[in-house]
Amino acid sequence: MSIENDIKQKKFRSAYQRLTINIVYTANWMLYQQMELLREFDLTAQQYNVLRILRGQHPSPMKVNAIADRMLDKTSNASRLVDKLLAKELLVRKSCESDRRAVDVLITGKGLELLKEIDPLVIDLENEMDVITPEEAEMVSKILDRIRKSS
Amino acid sequence: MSIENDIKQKKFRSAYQRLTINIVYTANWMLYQQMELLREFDLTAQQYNVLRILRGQHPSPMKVNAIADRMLDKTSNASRLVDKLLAKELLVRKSCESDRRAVDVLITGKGLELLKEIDPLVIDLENEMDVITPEEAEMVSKILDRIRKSS
DNA sequence: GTACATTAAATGTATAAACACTTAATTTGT
DNA sequence: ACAAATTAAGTGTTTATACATTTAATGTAC
Repeated sequence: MSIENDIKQKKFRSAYQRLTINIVYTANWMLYQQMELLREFDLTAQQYNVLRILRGQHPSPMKVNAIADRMLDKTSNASRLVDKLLAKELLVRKSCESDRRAVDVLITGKGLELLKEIDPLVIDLENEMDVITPEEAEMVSKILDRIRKSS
Repeated sequence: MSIENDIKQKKFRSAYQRLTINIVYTANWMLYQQMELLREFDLTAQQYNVLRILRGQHPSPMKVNAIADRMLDKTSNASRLVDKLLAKELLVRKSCESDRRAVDVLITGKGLELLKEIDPLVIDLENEMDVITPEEAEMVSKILDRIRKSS
């Protein structure tokens, strides 16, 4: 379905406006699909994002602000997300010796196992994108990078 | 800046994963810019979206569920957004005669003027995208449409 | 070494989102 | 015409988000 049909807007003032709206709409569409998937694992998209970031560094721990830096949504509160995941025992938190303001956060075995369980489902979801070629995907990624570079 | 640098992730498992993450990240980036712009007008991105939708139909009124249909974020509560905009006198609400369950919502002159004030700023923001050509923008829009069509 | 600024993380608080549920009006089936 | 189903909008409630502020530790200038 074209973006015009999806949001029932007949015309856009420019290709740039159409693309702006299309990117936001498509991101919401993707997040919604992911959310539905994650719901059965009792995780929000943001919590899942934090877990994936921690896995990326495993077995090294990460500081809370390093996690925040890597999050897709920079405005979210990493500290409270860590709290939630700690309560679920998906990560551990221990104060850092070299800098006692900082906290080292490390994904647990339970966290890694949960991600392993979710992985194939997320991969399936991503691969539904095979209506476009990997080359097209790379090309779009590069264009998005250029757009963000602009400012 | 490439998405790898922005979220400090060294590698992705596929072009599809990279694009998925890039779309979500770019949408957040765009929404954040728009939010900053809208803040001085005391509007949230969602409220602005509702106003634009109403302007698109003006001078015809719209039902609340028709507004919800056209919103970029389908999960948001159109009824409460209408409430907020009503309190600011940016729209009016009157019960529909032909179907007394429904409500007709119409943007006011004040609402139209506010949008007119915001327009040039939003256009400027969109046009920062001119690091890509309009043809590239159209091409990416078409690819995004294909991705959503997949499921 | 002390004062001042900076940084890391957590917290307080107001607002908004998510989701189920309610209320009221209209349709539909018989 | 009546009961059941559907639809439109609104509401209640829990959770999450946004933003400012706080607390504590570290860094820096003098």
